[in-house]
Amino acid sequence: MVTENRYEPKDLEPKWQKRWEKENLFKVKEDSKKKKFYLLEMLPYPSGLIHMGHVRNYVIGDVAARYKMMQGFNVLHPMGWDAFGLPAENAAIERKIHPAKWTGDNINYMRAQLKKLGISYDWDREFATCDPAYYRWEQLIFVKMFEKGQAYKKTSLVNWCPGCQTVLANEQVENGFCWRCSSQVAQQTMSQWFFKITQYADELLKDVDEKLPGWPERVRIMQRDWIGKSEGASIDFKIDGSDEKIRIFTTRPDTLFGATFMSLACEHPMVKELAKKNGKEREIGEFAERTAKIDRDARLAGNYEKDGVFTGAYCINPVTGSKMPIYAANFVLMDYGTGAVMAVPTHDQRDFEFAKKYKLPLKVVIQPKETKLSENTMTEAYEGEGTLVNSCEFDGLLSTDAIKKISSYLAKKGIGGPAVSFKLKDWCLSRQRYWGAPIPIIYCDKCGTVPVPEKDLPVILPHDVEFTGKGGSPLSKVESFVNVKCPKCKGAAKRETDTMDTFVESSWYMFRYASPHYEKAPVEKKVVDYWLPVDQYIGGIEHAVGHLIYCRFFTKVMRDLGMLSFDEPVKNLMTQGMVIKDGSKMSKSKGNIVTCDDMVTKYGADTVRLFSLFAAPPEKDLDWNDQGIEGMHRFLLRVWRFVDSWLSLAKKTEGDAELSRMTHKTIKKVTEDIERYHFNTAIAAIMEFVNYLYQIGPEKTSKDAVESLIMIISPFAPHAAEDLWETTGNKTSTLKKPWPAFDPKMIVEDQMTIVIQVNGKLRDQINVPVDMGEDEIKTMAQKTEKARQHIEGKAIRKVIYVPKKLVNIVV
RNA sequence: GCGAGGGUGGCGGAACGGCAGACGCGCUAGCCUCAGGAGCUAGUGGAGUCAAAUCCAUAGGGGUUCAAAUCCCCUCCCUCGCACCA
Repeated sequence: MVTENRYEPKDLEPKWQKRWEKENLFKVKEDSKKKKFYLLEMLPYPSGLIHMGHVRNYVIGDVAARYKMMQGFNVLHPMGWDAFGLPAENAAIERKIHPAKWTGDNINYMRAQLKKLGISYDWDREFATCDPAYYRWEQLIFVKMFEKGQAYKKTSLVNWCPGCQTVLANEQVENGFCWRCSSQVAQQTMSQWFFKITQYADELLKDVDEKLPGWPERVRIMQRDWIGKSEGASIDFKIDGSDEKIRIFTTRPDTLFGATFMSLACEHPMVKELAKKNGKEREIGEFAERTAKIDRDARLAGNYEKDGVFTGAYCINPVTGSKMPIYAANFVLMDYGTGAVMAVPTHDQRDFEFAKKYKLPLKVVIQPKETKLSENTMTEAYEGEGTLVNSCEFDGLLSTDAIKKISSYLAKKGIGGPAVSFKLKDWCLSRQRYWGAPIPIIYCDKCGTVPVPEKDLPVILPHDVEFTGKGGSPLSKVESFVNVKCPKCKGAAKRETDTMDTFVESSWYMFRYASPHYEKAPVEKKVVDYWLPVDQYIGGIEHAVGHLIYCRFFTKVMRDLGMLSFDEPVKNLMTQGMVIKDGSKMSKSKGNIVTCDDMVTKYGADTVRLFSLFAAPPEKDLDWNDQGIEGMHRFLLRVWRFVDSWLSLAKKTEGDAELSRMTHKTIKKVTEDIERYHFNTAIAAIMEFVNYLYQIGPEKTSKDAVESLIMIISPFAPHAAEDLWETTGNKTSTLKKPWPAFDPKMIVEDQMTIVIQVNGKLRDQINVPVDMGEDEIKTMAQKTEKARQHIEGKAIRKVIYVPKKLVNIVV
């Protein structure tokens, strides 16, 4: 085979990228006549580097996008930049580059990289979230939320990251450490801005079950757990010798008669009060301090004991009237329920351990079916269901029924009632950092907290700021920014100097892509109604509870503001696996990064694209290995050479039936595999087809086979495909041609291979005409020599025939 | 601890009740070549054999079935998420 036309990705890839751009191939408009498909990959943070993890994400999306285009869909495939965030500010501190410059440079570099990969983005829709033209709308949404009470400021315990010198949302704390800098996060009482995501807790939970069938079960479970709804009751306990009450939450009101003491979180406001009253301030203060310091690791390992201090006070069990000592306990969390727990040591293991340690009374109120519990002999709490005892009028009830009966009894008596509790907390969105969207709020001594009026938006982030990374928000030192007139009374006032969490920007960007240049509102209703929701969203699993809950929340907020008319932003979600090298995730600190730039320079974009898809199915982690990519390059060369030699021969050769059968079989397999995102096996099928073509040789290959090959490889290796497509005499892009259809009739064979088993073991196979009857096949099967060897001298008990597949002879 | 997902050749992975190991990497031999980290051909789970036949093999054990990597039960191991959630 003489190769004239060499495969030179260095030349042909830029050539096609330019041509696509010139022909506006990826630019889309609303078109009511065409079915739309919105395909989105999670927008990147412009860190300045595109590594194979990014590449994989975007290539998975690009194959799907190109495939959908070829199927005739109107495909929206945008790209932008999640451009606010701490690394930019750190670069400013360390290298004296302004965050805007650092971010802008990175964006330019990364955009060039993505273009070199040939991803089918509509670049006209690109935006960076740090652009005032973007965040002005975010500020507007904030103002609207403020007006509805959905954005509010409160003083509470928040997560403080000493490394980043800012507060963090719960979703940004991983095992007690900062998601970004890994510093240990501390709890501090501070005044911060919150979004009332808990207002939507029920809907967010309900819709996980009802409206997200296209999401991976794993993500749905994580969201369900994160929202963490528990149903039960709240109950008021009067404090002995006082009019004050402590409200508790429990999922087990059926055990109320067994409550013998009460446990409070150290931070519970009543703890301080009671301590003061009973002269225990020092003792309890020390205990609280100790508890706050408990090393997160010890907590995780579970190797520290239940601990507590008696406050000196008692409360009254509202149904038994008995006095219950009130403890401050290390295992009660302030941010769940009410921070107060009624302790039922017989039916809760934690309470049991605590009661044993402090010699507190036990009282059995639930008897299980099988055994009989006794306070004196129990070695652990019984937490299961059973029949109520020692519970007055409720005796004899099943615990499941008693939960309802006691709850309504409490409600009737006005001392509690049914209640639900969520693990989900309101989203703390204020950050004491510079590089973020300013919170559009003004503080006036006279008028209080005043939102910036819509006509004054955006509140532009000032450019000239000093960066130290310490001592509060850099904005607070910019007097020209801080000092303003109150929009209401025109008196002297001060701006809020905190900025918004970067996750706010990414909570609604997918809507802005529909009309990125619209100047009257965050979204243009008509357009957003056409494109949204996102049909296919692709990104990393690490966003399962952060970003993916926030954007669902924003969808509901914006819907209720009349901006959107759907409930969920994303129909189908695919979470792709990480790219692993040398046993760990690619990261700068580990020094195991393979950059897109290096690989594209060395092998060309098509090779990189193919390999990142071939090495593993999209959801699984991908082990990067340098030899694998060589193999991919060889495969592309093989395709190239084959088409080339076919062209230099008699290129009009008609193929035989076997060739068209193979062609259509391959189209079928590749189509089905792309549909289910099994790109690795789709590529394998193309390889098999190419191997087959080499076997029969180019002289026996038909134009139809060659063109089909080029078409089915085009979503994966678009540059090479376009070039080959052109050299085979086609004028328009592969993208303008419909995806090849397979003809089921062409795939039907006139012979079929029947496997012969004896007792389930493979012994032989026969080729028979497809129309041969069952009985005939069975008879034939028993006659083959190998089958006879294994049947001989034994009685045949049964012969099983699986149509078109096998015969199993049971002896 | 709870929840989810996994465990298949030297490696990445196919098959997901019906021929285990598709496809690729790596490796071996041969061809071609001045040469090759190029290309081509053949081979490549283990035992066995000149070659076969045959037997064994999908973490381990048991079960269902004519037939199990696939379904069920138990055990072990790995990964991820949550973690004193009352």
